[in-house]
Amino acid sequence: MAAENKKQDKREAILNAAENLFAKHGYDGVTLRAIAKEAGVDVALANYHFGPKRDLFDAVLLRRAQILNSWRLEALEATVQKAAPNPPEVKDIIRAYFEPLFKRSQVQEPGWKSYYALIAYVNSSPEWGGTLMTQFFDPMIHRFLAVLKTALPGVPDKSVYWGYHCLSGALTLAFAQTGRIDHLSNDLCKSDDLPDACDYIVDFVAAGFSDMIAASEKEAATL
Amino acid sequence: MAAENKKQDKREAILNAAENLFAKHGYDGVTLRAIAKEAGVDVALANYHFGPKRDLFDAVLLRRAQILNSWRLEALEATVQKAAPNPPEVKDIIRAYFEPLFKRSQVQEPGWKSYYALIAYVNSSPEWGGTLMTQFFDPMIHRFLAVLKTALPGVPDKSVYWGYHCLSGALTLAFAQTGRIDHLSNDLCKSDDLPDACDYIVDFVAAGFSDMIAASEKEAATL
DNA sequence: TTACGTCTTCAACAATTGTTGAAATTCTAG
DNA sequence: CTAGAATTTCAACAATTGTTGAAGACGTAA
Repeated sequence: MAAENKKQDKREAILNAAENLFAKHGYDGVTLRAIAKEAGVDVALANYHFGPKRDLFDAVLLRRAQILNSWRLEALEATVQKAAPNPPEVKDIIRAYFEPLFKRSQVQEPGWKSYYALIAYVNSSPEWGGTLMTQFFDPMIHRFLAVLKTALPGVPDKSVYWGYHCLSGALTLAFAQTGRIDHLSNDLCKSDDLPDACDYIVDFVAAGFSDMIAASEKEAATL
Repeated sequence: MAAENKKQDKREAILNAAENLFAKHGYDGVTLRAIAKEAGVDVALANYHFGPKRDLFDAVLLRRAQILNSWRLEALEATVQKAAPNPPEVKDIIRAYFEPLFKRSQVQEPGWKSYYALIAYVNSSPEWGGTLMTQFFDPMIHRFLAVLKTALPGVPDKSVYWGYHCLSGALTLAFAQTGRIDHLSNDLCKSDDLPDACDYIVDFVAAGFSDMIAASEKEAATL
């Protein structure tokens, strides 16, 4: 099995180096030579394995996307089944969305952390946020939103979508791990302590959604 | 006064072009030649007015930062005074933080929209998020957090800071205007309708903070 | 070993990058 | 109007960019 690894050694090394550097400096901030140097290979090898630079970028994104989607769908369906035939609690749905990202042992590896930062870069980029995220994550997210709606009867769709926008923004900024919250809070909060961030974000976001139920009941009462 | 404008015409044109392009493609995705072309001037002129590329980037950020800070501090102090001697309501504080960004007539100009997208880029960049945001916006934000804490008695600081992180993430993603929410919601929500986004985000975020009070009272009761 | 297909490196390309010094133009004060 | 300063353009630089074709090294099966 060491031989099996050896065979695709350099290919993986290129993906790892690209993942790390793209996450830190963005697509245009990274040269193929920088990637090759970090991976310990020649410049031309990246092109041999992945074609042009842009295709390497896509390959990096794709590598972990499916894994992530399956983890989260798994957690979501488990939550649905546990509560059946009733809809799950809002907070349990939110938890199923967040915890697979942060609470598995694997995701503490630097590779996953880089990948998360890369997702943050892509999701908040006007150039790619609208298209690439859709391409890789939409089916999972639509399932999530569908379940969420069952837990939010009477809440207008528009509120749910903007709520998801808030959720996604909070998650994206956590992914970015910029160190800004560290500064602001005098190191009370650490932006690279993702499991800790997860707990607080889940509570905050769940409250935002739960409040919609109260608001829509109030709305209905006034009619 | 037209002459007064004429004098700094090209300088401003360079700032506008740089703002627009940096917001769309990031720092490394933009060349000085692209900026010069969009501004209708020679490449060398950018260097003459602003020095190296990096300094031009800072100049773009700085131009509107002070204006923004003063608008928001003004709204915040008005909210504080109105409620005095009691602390303001959580939702009113959140409103004071968001509405100056979206509800003034000026900020519907494309220039401001580009600036917001640029802030989104900076804030979610691991390279600059930790330092540049601190440099330009920290005093205003610390004042905001101080007022927020008066409205959240008994809530642990850590919850407040992570709550601010969620708020900032939601705001940042709205700033980015990636069009993603449009896709997800079948155009029910439009990511470039910032005033609309503002209303929903304010409600969502205010609920997240308000829930902390209930949670901390519950916590206290069990001790 | 031999031969062959895959993987990797080497060397070089045309294009583009940020920056600069000198020339040309415009503005302004006397 | 004129001299001098500020602004703007022109032309060119060395360095770096993504990409490519040929040459070399490697693994594998006969």
